[in-house]
Amino acid sequence: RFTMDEDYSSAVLEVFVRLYEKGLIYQGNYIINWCPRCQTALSDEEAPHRDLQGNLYYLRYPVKDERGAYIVVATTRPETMLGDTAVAVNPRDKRYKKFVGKTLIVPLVDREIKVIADSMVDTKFGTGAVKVTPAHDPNDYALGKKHGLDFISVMRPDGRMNENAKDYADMDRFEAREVILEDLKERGLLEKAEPHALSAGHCYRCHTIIEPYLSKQWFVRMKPLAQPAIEAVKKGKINFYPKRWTKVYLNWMENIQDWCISRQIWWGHRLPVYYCGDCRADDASRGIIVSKTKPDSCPACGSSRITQDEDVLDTWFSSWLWPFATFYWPFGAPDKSADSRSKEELKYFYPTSALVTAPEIIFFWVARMIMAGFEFMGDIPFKDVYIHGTVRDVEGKKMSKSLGNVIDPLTIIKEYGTDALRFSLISITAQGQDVFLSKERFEQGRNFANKIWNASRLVLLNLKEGAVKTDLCEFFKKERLDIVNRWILSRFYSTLKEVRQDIESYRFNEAANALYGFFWHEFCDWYLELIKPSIQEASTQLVMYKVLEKSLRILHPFMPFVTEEIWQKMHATASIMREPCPHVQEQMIDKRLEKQAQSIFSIISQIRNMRSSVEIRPEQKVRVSAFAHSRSKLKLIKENAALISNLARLESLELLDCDERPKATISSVMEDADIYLHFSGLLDAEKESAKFAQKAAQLREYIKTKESRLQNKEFLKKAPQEIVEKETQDLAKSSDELKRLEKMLNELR
RNA sequence: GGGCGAUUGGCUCAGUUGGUUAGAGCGCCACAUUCACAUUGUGGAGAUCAGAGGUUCAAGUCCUCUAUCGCCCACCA
Repeated sequence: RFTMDEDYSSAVLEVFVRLYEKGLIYQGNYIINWCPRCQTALSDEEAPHRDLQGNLYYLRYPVKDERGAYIVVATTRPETMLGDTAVAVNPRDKRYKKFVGKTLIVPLVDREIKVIADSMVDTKFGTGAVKVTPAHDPNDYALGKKHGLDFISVMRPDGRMNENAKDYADMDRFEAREVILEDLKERGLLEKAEPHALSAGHCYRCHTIIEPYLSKQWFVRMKPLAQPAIEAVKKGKINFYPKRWTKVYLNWMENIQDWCISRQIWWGHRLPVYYCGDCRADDASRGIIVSKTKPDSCPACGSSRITQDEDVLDTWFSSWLWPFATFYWPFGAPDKSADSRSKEELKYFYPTSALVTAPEIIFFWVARMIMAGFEFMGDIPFKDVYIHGTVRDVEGKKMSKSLGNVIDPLTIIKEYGTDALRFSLISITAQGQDVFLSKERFEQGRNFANKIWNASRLVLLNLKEGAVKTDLCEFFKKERLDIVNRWILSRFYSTLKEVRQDIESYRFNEAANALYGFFWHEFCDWYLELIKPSIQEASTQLVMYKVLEKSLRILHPFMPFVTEEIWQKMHATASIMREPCPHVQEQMIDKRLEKQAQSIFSIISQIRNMRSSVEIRPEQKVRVSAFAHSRSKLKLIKENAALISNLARLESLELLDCDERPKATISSVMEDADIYLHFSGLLDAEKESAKFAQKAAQLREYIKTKESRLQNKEFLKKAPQEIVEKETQDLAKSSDELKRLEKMLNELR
């Protein structure tokens, strides 16, 4: 949808008229943010403050008819002095008591102004006397209204001085500032200039310094609209993720200012406001007609000299209707035959579940959609608001096209691939944290895509015709699978469960990383390597295929292209997009079995470690002896001897029946097994001892903490039972392991 | 002026309600290239979780203060 579509535009005008008739839209002369470059009014949100290093200038305003007497005022914008219509002091400020009510002369324009007293004046700032320019400053405007001062504008819309600035007319505002300072200095009226840090609004589009400018604009009265929107968030009908943005939202809403919605630009929805040429000739407040269509004549005087307001609406004045105006609210679909469908769709999609956006959009759009939602639909527009991080460059600056510090996504796509871009971005965006992006981050995504591709190739190349027709759950129920296949299924469904939970709780990076870890380090590194010798077996065929296929389906939202491509190769038909996300099969998750498999993998790793430490070449096969300290471990090793032999490249695996160190071996002590690797070289007893000594030291340290914890009566009393049990078991296991380590050390001596 | 975030191995960062010996990617060291993948594999080194205090049986995780960096808001004349 496009907000300039005819029906959408109609909704925008309808909203304007409704709010006007309700008294929530009004026209008025106020100080607004004016961009002299774009020559348009801006809302407060479109004029963000940036820090500036300026000067505070101290100017002398002579007292009329009192030779040599003057008041010093401080200002950062001396050029506005030409429009001064008062000087204000605090009524309690003793220094200035005698001046209140006196007349001063504004230098350079020789205007006579009064010294007024107002408690708004801060006695501590500057000199305690402030020049008042009601047409060029919001505070001064309020003072001007309160004290009935004149409003003298000294600038034209283009930021040049106007005829009220007399000698300075036609100068640019900043040029005028310099000349004015020179002239004041010449006359001895510039007392001093001090460096002064300040901040000023800047145009969001062109970064020009905003001029607070007195101008007739249209406004939305926000306070009444804000009320229900505040309530909804406070009551938890709408939730921000991460939660901390709630405070940002509420703070803004509770201090909300009226919204300037008219813009003097040429693109946008024109205001549905018409003026009668005749009424207005006598009275500017008459002859205003707010109507969706152009009236034939003025209802007040009957004149047909009607013209439409030239201004257009703030772009967000159309955007804030998005959640419902996209569904042909309130008039129904242009094609009336589709009208009932459009009504159903509005009902179905409003409110929607989640809005995902950037932090700076909270004020522009999120808050306003919520307000419009309540005002026009009587309900929230969405339940969750997920605020993602901002992408910053290495210096911490927000990446933006206008700053030119962007990494162009198209370049990344060319160099690393689309999936790489997508996956890497997801995986580094921890909940709502800003990301400092550099190109290297995309290598991980690219490598992962490559890994998925190659693993799929391996599976598909080895897949036999008709091997995968069976239903996995049925098969799992009937057949007795080996530990490796049961392990990968358990791990797959554990991962799936985790990924689903992560997505539901808006932890996308956790989901991506869980998938990455599973697919690469479990499916590829262990599972595919383990099954290679038995890849032709029917059960393995089915499991490896199903796990791959289901993995691709979960991976698809993260890496749509590579998964689709592989899917096509697998099925040659429908798109992977049509596939639902797999469901968790709890019956296949077996944590005990996962642990057992893990312990086999550690035996393999330990043997590899020993091989590496005595520099046995990879292709050379070795003899290994093992002693298991528990019956279950013995059984486990026995049953999986082939797997161990294969991945650790063993010539033989001998199971010992006493725990004595065989000759010419190096050893490794594990939780409940000792592993010995036979080798023909010289045993470097010192190196071997050092290894054990270090491990023993660590273990002693560990045991000490466990012991002291278990001796602590408070711990035993207050900690949950399961924690105490766990600690007890850990201590027993570690003590046993330490004993064996020490025995091993003794044997080496 | 107010609010928020960050501070964890050489670098970039995870770490959900406090509870196994704090993880990952990159980088580094050693070894490996017919056998899906060198955009790879195997093994390894590397962290007093910014500092101080506190709560708790138990703190990277909760509280207070401090330091450094960053962001947002503000009618800062």
